[in-house]
Amino acid sequence: MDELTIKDVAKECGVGISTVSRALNNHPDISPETKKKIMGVIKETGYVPNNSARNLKRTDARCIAILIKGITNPFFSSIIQIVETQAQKKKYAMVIQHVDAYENELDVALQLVKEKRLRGIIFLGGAYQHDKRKVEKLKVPFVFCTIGAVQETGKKTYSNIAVNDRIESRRMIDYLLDLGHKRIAIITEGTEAESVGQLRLEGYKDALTARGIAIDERLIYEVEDDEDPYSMENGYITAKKLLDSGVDFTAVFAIADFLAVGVCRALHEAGRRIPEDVSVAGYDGIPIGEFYTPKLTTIKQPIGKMAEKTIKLLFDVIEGKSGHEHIYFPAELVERESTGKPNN
Amino acid sequence: MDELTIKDVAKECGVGISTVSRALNNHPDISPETKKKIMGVIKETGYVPNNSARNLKRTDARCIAILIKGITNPFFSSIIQIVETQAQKKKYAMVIQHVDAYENELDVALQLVKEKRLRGIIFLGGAYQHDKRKVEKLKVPFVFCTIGAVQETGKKTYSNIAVNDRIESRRMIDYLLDLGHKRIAIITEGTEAESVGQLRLEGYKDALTARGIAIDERLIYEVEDDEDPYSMENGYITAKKLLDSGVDFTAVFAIADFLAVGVCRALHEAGRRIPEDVSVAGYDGIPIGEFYTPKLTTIKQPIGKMAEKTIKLLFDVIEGKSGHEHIYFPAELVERESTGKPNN
DNA sequence: TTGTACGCGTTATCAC
DNA sequence: GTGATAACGCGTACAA
Repeated sequence: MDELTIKDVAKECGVGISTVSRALNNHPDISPETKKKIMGVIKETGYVPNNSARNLKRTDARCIAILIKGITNPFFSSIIQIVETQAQKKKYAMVIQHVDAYENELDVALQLVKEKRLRGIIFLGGAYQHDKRKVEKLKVPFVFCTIGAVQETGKKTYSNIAVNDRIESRRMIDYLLDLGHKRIAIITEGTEAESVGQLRLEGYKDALTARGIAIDERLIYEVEDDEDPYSMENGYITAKKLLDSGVDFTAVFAIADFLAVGVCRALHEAGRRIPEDVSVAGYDGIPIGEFYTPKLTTIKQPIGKMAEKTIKLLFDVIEGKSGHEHIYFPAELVERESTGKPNN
Repeated sequence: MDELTIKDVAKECGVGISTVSRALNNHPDISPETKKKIMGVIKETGYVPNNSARNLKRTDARCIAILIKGITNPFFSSIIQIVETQAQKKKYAMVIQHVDAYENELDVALQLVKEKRLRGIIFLGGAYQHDKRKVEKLKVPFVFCTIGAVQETGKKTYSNIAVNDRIESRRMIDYLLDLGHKRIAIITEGTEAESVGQLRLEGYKDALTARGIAIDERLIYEVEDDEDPYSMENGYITAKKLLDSGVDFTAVFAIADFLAVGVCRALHEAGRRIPEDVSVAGYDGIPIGEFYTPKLTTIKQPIGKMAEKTIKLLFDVIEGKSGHEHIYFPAELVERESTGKPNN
């Protein structure tokens, strides 16, 4: 009784259900007055079509999805906004689906494709590596945004839009080395083999090795494996450990701006001036870096451009105008107040 | 051809579809070996049940939903995590649904209830005021979290869990007044009539009026109506305007911590020391306040407790153990480094 | 323990 | 332009 259906509306209007359906879906073959009447009754009764039944029968469905794993990433909201705008321009609906930590994002994607007849998917966050069989099962075009390609497979069945973490990380270390720093600590995160933390650590090692500087394991710190590893708190705690260890260093590279903020606070409390005593560099380019004191030197990811490319590429593939691509965007090293020449 | 159904699985296994269905839904009346065989084929073929068809037929569906409007709110992720944990304990599924800026959250809720047979809904963000007819249409229990009740209607058809913005805001101003400040600027946001910005501004006025201090409109600043009004950038820009105006003030109350951060930066660049020259107070109690330099004095909302109460209350109502409630949680005034006695 | 047949609410395909 | 009717894929009485 409480759920009213298209049948009820049809009866109320004294027309057939297909007529109501036509009114709902803007079909051409319907007289304006009939449509008007039906829409009136719908407004009045508050009828809402059952989406499950719709999706079951529908074939077209101009709809894409964004799958988000890990809601804490500071970039996601701006990416979503950009994608949303573009999707609207193309008259596509967009659904945002959150993926629980314990779920596999490809499973969720498979589900959603069946459920909503998706035409394309954008993945935000989540793993680098994926089960090949599941990748093959997913027939819909999909793009990983901010997630680099693991392997350059021959045939491209999906796209990646990302920054080359290893190279950009190395660039930051090169910059610090150029300033004259020799003992650079890194605060990273490295539980998974192919995590960004690992990639950025590799870049760190690359830079040092290229200059013939030996890697000092006492300068490498991993944050506690938390539910949110890239937190200010983790940066703070880890920097404290670094300070307590008594190891000598003139610069700290935190692999995320949030971590860098925590590092700055810990240094401040320890009476170390930034950048006079210690330089601090971050990674990401989020707003806090511009408003923190000192302003944070960082690797700024071109999130806006990446998001725009992501959605453009997705639509191009959907429309057959393009094949899949694996694109690395260059990031920008933004030099601000938190880094300088070493003091000694 | 590419979408395989329960029928295909049944044929593959040489059994009827109902047997497959039983295997999928953990029904008791099925022999272990049959089940095992079926599950094997499902794994092998990668069959995924069509959720639309399921929801169409299902009646039970232990499922709740969180509807999020405005993804930028810094509290949402922690609230979601808490709710998620509790839902899992109760063996409820949880879906997170993003509400576009131009959509009405109640319409989306109505949709979702039909689609997923929801048992309860939690609203995060969005409007205070709602169309009564839509509220009545929504038969499922629902709770607004961090959104205060607008009117104390007689019968309670939904719940609110929130902080009393007006009172807490007044508390902060009282604290600043007690320190000796007389000229307190406020940076707020006030496009909508019932926005939190308005409520917090009311609290500001309450405090001043109670002490017989005249409201000086030159000390009241509203941020530009942006897509994200509570941004550091907005705080920065608005504080600059305040400084440029030449009006005298010894304290600034920003109605969100993000705004306060921007304010601090603007003051720093103008050569004003915090708190020696100007005190800055925020509102919300987000992590940045603890790691910024200076640490931010703020009104800390008990987000964890509020989230826990929200989900507990929702389940209590679902299970008929409780009626709806409108609860205000007390916030905590956290005194940190950014405020002090005025200098003159 | 297992298979058959019906219905969930909608859209697409026909007739009219 | 409109109305009946057959799917869509699944869950579930009911029969076997």
